Amino acid sequence: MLDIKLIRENPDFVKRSLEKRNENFDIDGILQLDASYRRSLQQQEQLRAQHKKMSKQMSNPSERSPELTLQMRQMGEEISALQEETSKNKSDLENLLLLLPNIPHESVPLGNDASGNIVVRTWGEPKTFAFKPLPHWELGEKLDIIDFQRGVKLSGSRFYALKGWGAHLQRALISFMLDTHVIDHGYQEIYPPFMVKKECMVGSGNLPKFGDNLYHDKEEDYWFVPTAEVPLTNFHRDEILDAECLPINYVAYTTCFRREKMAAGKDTRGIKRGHQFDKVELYKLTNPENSDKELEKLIADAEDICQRLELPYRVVQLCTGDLGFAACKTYDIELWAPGCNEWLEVSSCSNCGDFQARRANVRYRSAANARTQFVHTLNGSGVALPRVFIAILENYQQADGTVVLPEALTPYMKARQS
RNA sequence: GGAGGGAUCGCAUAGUGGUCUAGUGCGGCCGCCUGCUAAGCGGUUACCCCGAGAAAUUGGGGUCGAGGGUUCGAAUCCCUCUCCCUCCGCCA
Repeated sequence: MLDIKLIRENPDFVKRSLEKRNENFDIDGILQLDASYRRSLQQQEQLRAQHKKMSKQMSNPSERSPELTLQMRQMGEEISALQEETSKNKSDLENLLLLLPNIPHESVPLGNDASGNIVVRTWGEPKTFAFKPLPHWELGEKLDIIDFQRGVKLSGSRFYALKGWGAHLQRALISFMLDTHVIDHGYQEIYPPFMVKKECMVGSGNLPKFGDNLYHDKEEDYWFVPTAEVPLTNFHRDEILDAECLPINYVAYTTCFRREKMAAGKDTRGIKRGHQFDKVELYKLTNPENSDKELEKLIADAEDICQRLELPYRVVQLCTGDLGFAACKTYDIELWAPGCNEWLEVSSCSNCGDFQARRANVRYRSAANARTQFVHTLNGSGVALPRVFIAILENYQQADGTVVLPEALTPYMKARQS
């Protein structure tokens, strides 16, 4: 959420900034609503102050009279009418503010859509093959490690099952990534709930705008997490953190659930885009001064996973038109997949500034007597399982159809013979 | 799922319709004192919103788990919900 004071004081800056996203928003409407909210609030508070004084007077029995009582009752009615108006204005305003995306960081390149993204670096050389490399769906079936048919039998399209060492490889990757981030990168491991309350989805920015892409248990009003970013954003909701504990670095493995309504018909082949997938997520809470620096560390930690797995990749900086709703700056990591012949997004690392912290009300105090401030939050995949799985199969495939695993995984594949 | 108990300013507790501008203790912070990481003394100690101010600051309003209600007036009475604890039932 954007700071209403920023909109109030610098409406032109906000308008210009949001236009960079290639979308239009009614900032003037927000300003009008804000003005009437404050007007009704002030009226209400003035009346309330008067009412309070008279009430104090009345605490003395000798001051009481039927006339005064009557007058105060009328006043009370006026106050509650004003109160109703005020809270309606407030919630209308809030509802509009919740629909505004974050302001792009000044360092983000301008662009209307994904075509404006910039490759900032590449690592490794795409492998060359003496044979025609197969796509992972063929490899997966030949090796009998991905079962598409039974996944569909159980749950319908966009579901699959991993079998035998396919399942084992996924488990090994999860352990490998968690260990690397915990032991070598200094993150604290969290195992969060996979279902959360509505407020959490609002806090992270998934609601109210993107409910279409979420699974929801209507009976109990539980929302299934589309990423661990959601519970991690809300982990410290309504808390005031000590400055000394920042930055906080969390890593969480979760399954992620996405309806993929917006991507209907896209990427239907293979395991690239399913309704359920696993992911190891990195998350940081920092003070505002350090968030730019922490974003660079975050992307480096995610890249390290790809490097240890010796998978060639490129880092892409998203342009203003391709930024996610909550992000002010984002880098993606894309792995090269020689079988399906495309770059696969395995990580998206974003600085969200105070956008989510304001929604989730996560603050910190910089010094003992200082005012509270919102923290900055950052998130990044470290990394998404199905796509790194694809990249491993396709990059490490041999002429005979077998796959030789990267060395980094050897300690994690103890049941390899099975 | 059933029955009971509870939720107060970091922690612990007081408060059962107006004197609560929420008291007290502990902890924290600041200062003083003291020949030692003790004791003592004084002060301070929540958060949000609106207004004034360049700012330090300052005027007002709100918040006693959340939301509603009764009342001139609610931490206190009533209703609903959430969470925690105890017991019973069921269950990985």
